[in-house]
Amino acid sequence: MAHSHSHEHDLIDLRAKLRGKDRRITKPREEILELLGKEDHPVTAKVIHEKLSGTCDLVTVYRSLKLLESMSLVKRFNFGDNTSRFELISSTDHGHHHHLICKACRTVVEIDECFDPSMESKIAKKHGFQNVTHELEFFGICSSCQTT
Amino acid sequence: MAHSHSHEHDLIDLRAKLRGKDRRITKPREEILELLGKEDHPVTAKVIHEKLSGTCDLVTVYRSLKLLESMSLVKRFNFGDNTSRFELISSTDHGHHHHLICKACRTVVEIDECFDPSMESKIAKKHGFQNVTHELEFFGICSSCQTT
DNA sequence: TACTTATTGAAATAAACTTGCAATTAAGTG
DNA sequence: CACTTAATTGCAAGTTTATTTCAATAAGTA
Repeated sequence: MAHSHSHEHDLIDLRAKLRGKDRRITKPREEILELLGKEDHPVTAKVIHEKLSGTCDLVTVYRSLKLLESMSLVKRFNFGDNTSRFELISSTDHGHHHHLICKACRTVVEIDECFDPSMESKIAKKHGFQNVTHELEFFGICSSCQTT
Repeated sequence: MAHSHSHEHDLIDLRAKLRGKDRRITKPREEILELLGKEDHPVTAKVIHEKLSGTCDLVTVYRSLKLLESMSLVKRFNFGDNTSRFELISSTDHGHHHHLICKACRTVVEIDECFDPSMESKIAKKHGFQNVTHELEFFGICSSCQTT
């Protein structure tokens, strides 16, 4: 959901969020944000590192992603294979959307639909929880992988 | 959601599913199923191994869980910490239910509610996918961890 | 420019999980 | 029941993902 026009904005966002916080704007952080801006689906730290092809260490990718996540610039997803994937948080959906993943070829489709938000508040109230959010992913077999 | 009365049934199920498949009913498999029958929430392979206290190797726990999962006797969950958790699939909900996890203390609450199933078929149709399922987990701060 | 300290790279470590292989054992057969 | 065969286990070693430590580097500031 992140598209080519938002790069500038993300970097401005980065600068704004880092300012006056004993944090620094560094090349790796900018490059990772820029790269994520060009991706259509969540990518792993490893893939980011490969695409950055040697401009920085994999450790720095992990550290930067953690920082960007804590600053709400990037969102972490979990597709059930015990590997985190990261996506730029777009201004339109504030990072809240879901995915449909092919169990065979791991193709990913972005999904806009979500269920009635009242369900979340109902659950929060029922169990005395605060700040309730949810993670929702769909899994299935895509048209190319269907045998019949 | 798995309770004490279902043990017998699960073992019968195990025997039935293994029969005539070049597979064997072994002590570790039975013990893991029995243990999961007593748990109220998904547990990690490591915890299962600890609770079995030396009756079998951790490797065997991983292998057994994979087998039990493939036989639809056990379901794998993902709470976002890059570690699989396993739960016995109960006959009542066929393993389909969700969890509410405290982001602070990792307490888990089982959730029965789910959204309108038509959403799933709608998504399947829209993107040409088959056998679409979903994974949904809620995260928040439980009453004991709320600061205010 | 020089100073302060956040950040990086490199190597080591940790945690979850998998694989290879010899030893074991479940289950069918005589 | 003993015998045979192949699935399963245990152990050691190997992968993969992610974190930690610490000296070297570089960002922001005076």
